[in-house]
Amino acid sequence: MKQLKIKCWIEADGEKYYGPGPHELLKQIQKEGSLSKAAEKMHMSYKKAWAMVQRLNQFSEEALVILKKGGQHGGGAEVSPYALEIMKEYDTLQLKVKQLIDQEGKLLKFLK
Amino acid sequence: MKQLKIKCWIEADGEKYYGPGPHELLKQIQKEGSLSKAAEKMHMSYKKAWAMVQRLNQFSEEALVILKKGGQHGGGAEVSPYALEIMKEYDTLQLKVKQLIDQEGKLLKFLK
DNA sequence: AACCGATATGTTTACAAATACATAACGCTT
DNA sequence: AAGCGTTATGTATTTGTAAACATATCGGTT
Repeated sequence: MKQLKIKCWIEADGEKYYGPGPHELLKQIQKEGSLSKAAEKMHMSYKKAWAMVQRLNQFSEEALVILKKGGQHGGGAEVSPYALEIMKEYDTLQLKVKQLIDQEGKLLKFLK
Repeated sequence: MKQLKIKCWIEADGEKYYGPGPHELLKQIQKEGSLSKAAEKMHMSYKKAWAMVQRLNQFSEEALVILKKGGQHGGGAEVSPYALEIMKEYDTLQLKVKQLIDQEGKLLKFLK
């Protein structure tokens, strides 16, 4: 079974910072309200998830993730309204990419 | 400076075997007529290039690279006519992919 | 038969990335 | 002030990948 695959991401200063991984992380943060729980759900170490959030915030015009420590529930994480816009843009981009591979995949003889 | 990037490849049985790397390797083999020279040009170890060729041949209907050892010039490598077809298909696919990112990149607000 | 330049293959070493472990810091609640 | 759950950060360990090194193999030429 052969398959055509495509992946797209955003680079800032030659360094990739927004792609499938960070996109999924943002969705988990939105769902869990916690960076540590989001990392666990993705089977990713907390350190890696934390570093990912730093890059996301650093290279964006506005912060994508707001982290809070201490407080009632010990702290937490949430995605900013700006992040929601970006996530939506990335989703629609992925949709168009998927349409392309579905269309072009049929034309490739070496997929057989 | 932010940039939208995209990459496409072919997987066989969930394992990626044809992508930018192998594609470039085939072009170098075609130019050099030698696997070791092609690997050197790509700053890649001979072992890695050799393993890449094995995967390419294994997952393809017909062999993509013909390796010959011994003989007048010690041996050599060449791409098959079938490989030329695949390389051409991949080139046109990349072109269409590039057109997509050029088109969609303008619509993304978070590229600014 | 000896030589040559390329492929073929195994072993070792080096490096990078991810994880695991440990601990501190924070702020609300009680 | 003590406890809690989370973020924040440093260090050590593991893991996986790539390169480096060594050697064997092949087949034509001389």
